[in-house]
Amino acid sequence: MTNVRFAVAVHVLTLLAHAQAPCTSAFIASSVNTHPVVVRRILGALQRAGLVTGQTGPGGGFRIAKAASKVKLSDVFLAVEDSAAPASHHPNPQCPVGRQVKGLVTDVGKRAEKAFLASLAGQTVEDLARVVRKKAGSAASC
Amino acid sequence: MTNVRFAVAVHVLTLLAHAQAPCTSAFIASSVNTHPVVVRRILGALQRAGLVTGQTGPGGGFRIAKAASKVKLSDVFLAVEDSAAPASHHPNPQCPVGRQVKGLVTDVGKRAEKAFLASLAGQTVEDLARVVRKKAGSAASC
DNA sequence: CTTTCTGCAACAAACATTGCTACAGATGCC
DNA sequence: GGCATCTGTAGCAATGTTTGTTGCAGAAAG
Repeated sequence: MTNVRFAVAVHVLTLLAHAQAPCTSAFIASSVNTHPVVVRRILGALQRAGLVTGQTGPGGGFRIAKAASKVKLSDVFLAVEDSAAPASHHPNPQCPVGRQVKGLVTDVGKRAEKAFLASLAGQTVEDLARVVRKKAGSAASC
Repeated sequence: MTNVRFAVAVHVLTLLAHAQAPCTSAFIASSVNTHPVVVRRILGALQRAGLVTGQTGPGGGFRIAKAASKVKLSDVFLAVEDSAAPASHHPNPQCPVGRQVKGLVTDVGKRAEKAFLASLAGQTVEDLARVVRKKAGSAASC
């Protein structure tokens, strides 16, 4: 996979699980090492998935929307990524082998994606936050 | 995933498992519905992985290098794709949370990739070829 | 009504992917 | 030998995706 949205999303959620007060996109961006708008884009996706809430105005920012122990990493993945399955191709429709293979490959990809997501579903943001708390102390800052 | 190399690779190997004689890249390309050079690029990767052999000259072309029942779909995936794990990002090195999370996300991704590949490893090219033979007849052509 | 935020559109730069041309080199056949 | 048929690979254009950035509308708090 080439994009880093999942890694950033997990990073941000772990950060928010740590935090007491709402975090601004500028603060988060300095931890993630990117631009605040990039953070807002990813948090927009997490918001649509019901994982975080954003509040405008002074003292506003983002909060995690529910207990970190209820946020599975598969939820995070699906919030920021369309699919983990390999893409299908477009075989010559006149080739009987090609027609069949296309369907089979799609099925194979879906099964593998399911296994991928099941692995992610075995861990929650809280699991990561616990490790971080232990090793990095409880400071939420940078 | 955005690229279709895995789908094409599986398609081609199923085709080769069917075929009696070597197949030229032009023939394969007409089944896959793409350009012969694209086929040769992907078959180059499969060749480096020891899954197919290519022969130059008249009457040449590509053959499957071993029994289709010994070619796991995970072998095919690894031959044409670097990794199935989500990419990592580059957090601010001064942020203790970011430093920790980066490592954790990498581990999580590797575990999920392992599950993904294990799912693919449960099927071989022969499994697909068998279904195709049943449903599409034994004609290798288009 | 000013300041501090998010939300979003619009754009540029960088990169990945695919299709294509062109050609070097291997190989079989006359 | 000379020719036709292949692979192998470099190079290039077109397209699409991802990321970083600017700019601005609108919500909310004091």
